[in-house]
Amino acid sequence: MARDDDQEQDSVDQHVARWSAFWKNEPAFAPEVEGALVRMNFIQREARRADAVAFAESRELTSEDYKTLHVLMIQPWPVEATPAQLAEAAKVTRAAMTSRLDRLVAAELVTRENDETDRRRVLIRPTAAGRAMWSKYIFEGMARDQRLLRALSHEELIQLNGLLRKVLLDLES
Amino acid sequence: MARDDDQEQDSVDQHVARWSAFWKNEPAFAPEVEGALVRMNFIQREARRADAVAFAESRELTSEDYKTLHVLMIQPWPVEATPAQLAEAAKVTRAAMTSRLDRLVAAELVTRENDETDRRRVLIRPTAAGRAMWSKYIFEGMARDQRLLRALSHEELIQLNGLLRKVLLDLES
DNA sequence: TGCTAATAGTTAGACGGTGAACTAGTTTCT
DNA sequence: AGAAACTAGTTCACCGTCTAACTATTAGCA
Repeated sequence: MARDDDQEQDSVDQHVARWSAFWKNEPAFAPEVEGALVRMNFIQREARRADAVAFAESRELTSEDYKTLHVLMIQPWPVEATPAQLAEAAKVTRAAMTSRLDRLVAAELVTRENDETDRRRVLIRPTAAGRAMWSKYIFEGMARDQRLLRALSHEELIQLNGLLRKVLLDLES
Repeated sequence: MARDDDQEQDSVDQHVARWSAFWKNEPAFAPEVEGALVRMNFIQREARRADAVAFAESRELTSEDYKTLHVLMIQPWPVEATPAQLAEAAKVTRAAMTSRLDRLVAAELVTRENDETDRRRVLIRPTAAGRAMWSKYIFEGMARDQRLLRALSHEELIQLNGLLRKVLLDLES
């Protein structure tokens, strides 16, 4: 149940301890808040690093290109989308998406067609090669993610999601 | 105690639900793992966004420059450090730290002096203006961080740190 | 209907980051 | 003492992203 059950200290505990000493009688400093954010930052950074390593080894794709392909593939059926939708899903600007798509089109992993019903729009669709590339990496990515959080039991994961969900519900309102 | 106490759904729940449907009989997919990572990503992104907004409004400093100043100020006493130490603390390359320090030196927030005992080294020290700038923003930053996690009680924060600490202890070993 | 405003996508220029090459100074070892 | 190996910091070329400006197309409305 993740109480304070005599856990060892991690690197962030030391960081926070030094910091707490620094602001010893400063009520504005909340060690648990800083600790949680620094730890989440650590985990995210580790996730990005592991992804980058995996794609650097493969040499077929960058992790950005994969991410783009991924948000395209997990769109609601049929699998087609506009650059704007992909930009929003991947949380980058449209300008950035334009250059990502340039690369994917050049690699023949997606196609870029004009939408004849609204000639401002462009429709992006994966090619057969694009689909194959995506499914080649999707499971490896899941495995990496699970390895990252392997220290937690199923129950603990549910508990963690419960806490994080509370934060998101607040931030999204 | 953050059980599944009839919480509302956040945006990630919908995302994960669509995804779970997609891989309905695919044992490799772990919804709780994906959910937790996507949520942490969301929170981190929101933190960066809020920081960027705050510093963009002030116009005195970028959030990168502030971060550099910060890692310098929280060094063990006396407050001086080499570029390499700062790069490590800020988790950027030394090359990146060189250009960050160029800006801070130009703004007269830190000084860059040769270490006469080892003439390869450079020592960075904050100026009075640098110290003032740091303390001007440090409390605002803490307030932003606390606002980000305000949905959690003190107990829940401790619980969250307990879970994240488990993950870090695993990753750091 | 035709002018205005809004929208989709791209392009241009700047910024901050990276890895690799480079300069300068220090340590190690015979 | 001198050569080789190592270390600290910087410079350089390249990348991906961002903002802002621009083109083309569509929608809204007097």
